[in-house]
Amino acid sequence: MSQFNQKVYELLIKVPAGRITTYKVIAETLGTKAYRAVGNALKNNPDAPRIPCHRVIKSSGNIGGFNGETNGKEIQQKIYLLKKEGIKIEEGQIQNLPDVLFYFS
DNA sequence: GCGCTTATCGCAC
DNA sequence: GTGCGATAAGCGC
Repeated sequence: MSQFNQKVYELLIKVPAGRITTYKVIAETLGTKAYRAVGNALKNNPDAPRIPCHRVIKSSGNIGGFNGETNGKEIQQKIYLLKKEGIKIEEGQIQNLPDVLFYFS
């Protein structure tokens, strides 16, 4: 666990409700291009309820590989909640990505 | 639009 | 030291 992972968690925690972010944004915010490392940080996930991995998506606007592989129902429930927040998701694909995408300005 | 290649970080072997 | 993994961007087709 290095500062990289630590940063990823902190950034994720900063993400407000009803908002999501992408691996690209996180990596860029950290000043690196190790997008995959971000995914690793999330899969490590030392604070599951604190680290909303389901809020982290790919730059393409579609959910990552954790969707359906973790618990299916659980992740879908979270997605449903996000949809209620205003995020439009369909089959793991973000419809209004630019509207809900959160950048760590 | 799809597939292959390169870059990059952390972790396991 | 090498390879793999929740990816991304570039290049060719």
